[in-house]
Parts: sequence; structure tokens; C-alpha cells
Amino acid sequence: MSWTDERIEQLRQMWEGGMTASQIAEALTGVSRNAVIGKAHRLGLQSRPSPVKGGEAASAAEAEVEAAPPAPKPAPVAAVSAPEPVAPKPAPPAAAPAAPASAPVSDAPPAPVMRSIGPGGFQRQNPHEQQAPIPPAPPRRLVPAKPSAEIASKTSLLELNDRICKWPLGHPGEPDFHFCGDQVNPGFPYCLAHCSVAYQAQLPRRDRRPPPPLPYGAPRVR
DNA sequence: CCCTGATTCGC
DNA sequence: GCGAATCAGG
Repeated sequence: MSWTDERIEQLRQMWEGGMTASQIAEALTGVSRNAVIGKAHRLGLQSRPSPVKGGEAASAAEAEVEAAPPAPKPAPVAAVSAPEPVAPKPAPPAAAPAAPASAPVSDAPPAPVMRSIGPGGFQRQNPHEQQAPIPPAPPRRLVPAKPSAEIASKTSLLELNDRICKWPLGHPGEPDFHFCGDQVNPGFPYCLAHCSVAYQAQLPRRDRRPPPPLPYGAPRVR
């Protein structure tokens, strides 16, 4: 494969859009990650935060970059080949309850809380902490979460491998059906965020709590 | 190990 | 100009 104008343009947009060289290389079939990086440099595309850089020459140039980081990444223009409207970004799915109003525990001496770690690094709850393992099943409609930088190129079925999230976005058959494509939570087929959607901790029936407040018309739990 | 981008250098 | 090999940090 050679660098046609079209491919160069796609590379440029994806690079500026924040895609990693690997992602770009996958999207532009027939080129390696190195090829992408090499080309990007030859094009004069500015390097984005690279891990290997701080080592030397902490000069003015770098200082400037450090000085003004909080610039929200502008939504990159859609790829030339597949202009796609940017779908509204829904709230992250079923995030773990940040700090649920923990039980009115007295100000007793705080015994060190021991928690076991589940697969994938999730913290398990102790039996005593089960107040709200999961906030009452949200009656909301589930909307697929949208990963950060998959605006320019969507992860297609052909690009799936063992280390990218296979969480489907959209519906098969639809033109923009694709997969999440983020890095997987090691040992799982999905990224961390989608694992939290796909896997819900299930407590022994004995320890389960029915009473919690089912808001109006929430689905009956048997 | 996995990942990342940067750089080098033979082609 | 190209990109594999290599480097080096996370």
C-alpha cells in the first residue's frame, strides 16, 4: 500500500483527532504502526504526548506544552471516506456508586476495611457493606456507551482481536454498527467500562436485600 | 509483558 | 520517501 492523498488525509485527521498510531495503522490497512508514525513525522504532524520525551531537554518548548494542557480536544472532522454525525455521548454506564451514603455507622474506631479483589481488579463488597450493591435497577433505557476517540474510524468486525473491547455499539445491520475497540480489561472481552456493564456482582440469595426503594413502577424483582 | 511515540538508517 | 528495527518511557 502506498500513501495516496486519501490515505494521507485520513492519517492526518486521525492523528490530529487523537487516535494512537496503532489505531490508525489498523484503520489504514496495509501499514504498520511504525509506518504511520514515520509518515506522520514526515508530514510534519506534531507529536502528541509521547511517553518517551521527558528524558531530556526540558526546554521552553516543552514548558509551553506543559503550561497549556487543559484545552479540550476539538472534535475532529469526520473522516473523508465515512462522514458520520457525532452521536450524543450518553452518560457512562452503571458506574460504581461513588460513595453511597454509607450506613450511619457510629464513629467507631475505623477498623481497616479488607476487601477482596475480583477478577479484573474490581473490589468486592464485604457482606456488611451490602447496603447498596447496585443502585436499584435503573428503569432507564440502556444506551451504548461511546468510547472517546472512535470518531474518525470505527472498529469493524474485521479489526477485532484479543485485546480490544468487543462491546458492540449500535445494531448489526445498521450502517454504523461497530465495536468499542478500547483496550480490554485483561482477561475479559471488554474494556473496563463495558465490563462493569456486562458483569454485575451477584450476592448469595440469602444476603440479598429486597426492600430497597424501588421507585415507582420499577420492574418487579422476584 | 503490554502499550505508547521518537529516532535511526538501509533501502 | 518509506518503514522495520530499535529505543525509551508508562
